[in-house]
Amino acid sequence: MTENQGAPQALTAFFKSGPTDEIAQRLLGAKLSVGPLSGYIVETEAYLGERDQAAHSYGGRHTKRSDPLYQEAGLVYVYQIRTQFLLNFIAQAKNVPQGILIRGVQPATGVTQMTANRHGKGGYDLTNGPGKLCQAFGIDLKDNNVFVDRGRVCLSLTEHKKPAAITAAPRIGVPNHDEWTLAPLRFYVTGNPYVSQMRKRDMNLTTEGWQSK
DNA sequence: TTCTAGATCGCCT
DNA sequence: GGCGATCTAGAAA
Repeated sequence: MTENQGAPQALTAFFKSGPTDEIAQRLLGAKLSVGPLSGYIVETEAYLGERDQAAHSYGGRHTKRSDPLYQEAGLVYVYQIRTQFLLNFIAQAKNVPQGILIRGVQPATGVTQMTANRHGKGGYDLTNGPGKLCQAFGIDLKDNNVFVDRGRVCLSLTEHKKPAAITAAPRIGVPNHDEWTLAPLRFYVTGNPYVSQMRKRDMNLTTEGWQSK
C-alpha cells in the first residue's frame, strides 16, 4: 500500500499532457467504468484553479473539502451538492488545483443496473447530468480521494469513440462571475443525446455525434 | 417544449 | 447562519 501511489502512469501522464481545457476535450469519448457499469464520456467542464472564480480553489482556497484538487493528476474527486454527487478528475501537478467535471455519459454496459439505481428513470434521462450519472453509476463519497483505476472508478483511453464534432459552450451553474460565467470551458460531443440540457431538435439520433469510423 | 420554483444537506465563514 | 459545479415536477403556450 505504500508503493504504487497515484494513478497508473499512462493516466497520470494524460492528465498532465496539456492545458486542462484541452484535456477536457480529449476526454470526450473515453470509457468510464465502475465495476460492471460503463459508459462513454460525452460532456465535460474544465475548472482552472486559482484564477477561476467558479472553481472551489479560486483565490487559492485550500480547505478540507477541496483538498483533492491540490493532489496529483488522476485523482477522483467526488463532491456533494445538496442531495447529489458530482464526479471530477484532477488534472495537472500537485498543488495546481485544476480539475475536470464529468457532466454527461453515454451508457455502454450495465444499463439495467443503472436504470435500477435511478429508480426506473430510463432513456436519455439516465445519465445526462452530473448528479444523474453519479446516481446511475452508484458513485458517492466513498469514491472520493481515490486514484482512477486504483478504486472502483476506472478510465480507459484506448477503448474510446471519436466525436465527429466538439462544441464549446459556457459552463452551467456559474452565475454572476462575469468573464468566467461566459468562458467556453464546457465541451460536449455535438448532437449526442446524453449531453445535459440537450434539446431534442439538436440531437443527432443517427450518429449520436460519433465518427462513423 | 420551455420556464419557474422548491427540495434539502454538508461545508464554509 | 448561509450558500452551492443540481434535479424534478408542475404549469403554460
